[in-house]
Amino acid sequence: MNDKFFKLPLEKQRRIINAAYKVFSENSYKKAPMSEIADRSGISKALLFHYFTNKKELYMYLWTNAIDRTRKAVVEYKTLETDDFFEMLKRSLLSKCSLMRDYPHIYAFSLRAYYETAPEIKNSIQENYKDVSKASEMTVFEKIDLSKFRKDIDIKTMYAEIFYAIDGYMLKKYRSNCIIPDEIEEELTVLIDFWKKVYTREV
Amino acid sequence: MNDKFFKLPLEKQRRIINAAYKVFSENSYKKAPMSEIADRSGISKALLFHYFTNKKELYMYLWTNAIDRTRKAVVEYKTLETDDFFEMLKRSLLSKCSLMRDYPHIYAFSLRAYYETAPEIKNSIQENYKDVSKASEMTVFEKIDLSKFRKDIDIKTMYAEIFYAIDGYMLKKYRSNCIIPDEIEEELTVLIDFWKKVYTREV
DNA sequence: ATTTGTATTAACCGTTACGGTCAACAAGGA
DNA sequence: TCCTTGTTGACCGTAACGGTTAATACAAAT
Repeated sequence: MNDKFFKLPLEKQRRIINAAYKVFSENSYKKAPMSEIADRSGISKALLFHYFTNKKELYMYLWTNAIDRTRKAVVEYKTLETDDFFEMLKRSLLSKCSLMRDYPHIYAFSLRAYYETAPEIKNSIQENYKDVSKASEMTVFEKIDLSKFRKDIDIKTMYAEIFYAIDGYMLKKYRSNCIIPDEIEEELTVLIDFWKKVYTREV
Repeated sequence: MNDKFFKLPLEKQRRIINAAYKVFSENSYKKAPMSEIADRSGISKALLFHYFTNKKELYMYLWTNAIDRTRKAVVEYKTLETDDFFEMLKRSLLSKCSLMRDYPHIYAFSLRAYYETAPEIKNSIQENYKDVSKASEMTVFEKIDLSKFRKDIDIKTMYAEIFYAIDGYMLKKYRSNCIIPDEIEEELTVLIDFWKKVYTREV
């Protein structure tokens, strides 16, 4: 990893990172070509290798970068500082979309990275991620005020169902290659409001 | 396409087809190696090329085969012959799982094929699929008895939400590489029952 | 104007992977 | 023994890939 990369204009850094996120989110680690990343970011392959000594290093940088930013965004949007489940969902959505405005493919990349099987990186990946997701899931179930929900539904199932739906929604967006954060924010807000209405206890 | 392929023992045909479904569902068309398909199905690459004259032909065979079987399964399980939405969902689930027992990756393949961008096949793909999905979606909305639903929810949103969730669920299964139809059938049944309880009007 | 340092790349290298072919082999029946 | 049928290892030409290097362009310093 070359320090000069960080001395680049932020815009250029982002162009490179985003190209990499995209290529790595579309291909497995092994089949993601460095040349395509260079092309997409408008620099030569040689220069890319000047900034990152090799493929693995670039990949690992992307990974830690993704975790870092995700964590920061969660804090910034005070995602966990509420006991209302749907409010938490919305804040989480806002934080993700804000991240996506800068790094449209960071979410798809993280998902794919987590399940990556290439031996060279597999081990380095899973540990810290498990920490993050488990920790936040714990916090959710500790903090949430359960009295707001309808009594006759199973919270765990609801929780799972909602996250499946969000993933499915995002999947469709990625597959059809249209990542427009504003649109996503709006459509998912509709869904969250829908869930709130459905799952909240009548008063 | 060589007729001899169809004279093979069905078990062997299936082994080849499934290997192909798997490889094509994990890689883009361009990056899916014929050699890997041969290896996975336990035959030589030369023999694979003996049955299918080239990559494209194999791919297109898989595609039409997938559509055919899906359509047949829908009919076989009388998926559309009910006006109860959740019953329809269940039948659809059962038909998919039965298909998955024979062809575990046919679903993932179809999804990926639909969004495939390789120019050689792109055009041949989308037409007929659109027919299928649009047609069945129409039928759904025509046949379903809407009076069973809660009055205060938006049916279209519910419909979308449910399908997102199913896709998200399947995505997770595929990503974690554990396609066990029995398990899927059970877990999705739980989800469908959950939805039925939530979205059905109290009487 | 010349040197020095730095950002950037075209061209290259060795290796591997790929789609596809072909000559040969194995085995069974006539 | 000869044919037929199923099957493959070895091969071919090409393209792609990760990574390197020598050379360029360019600006700042002398």
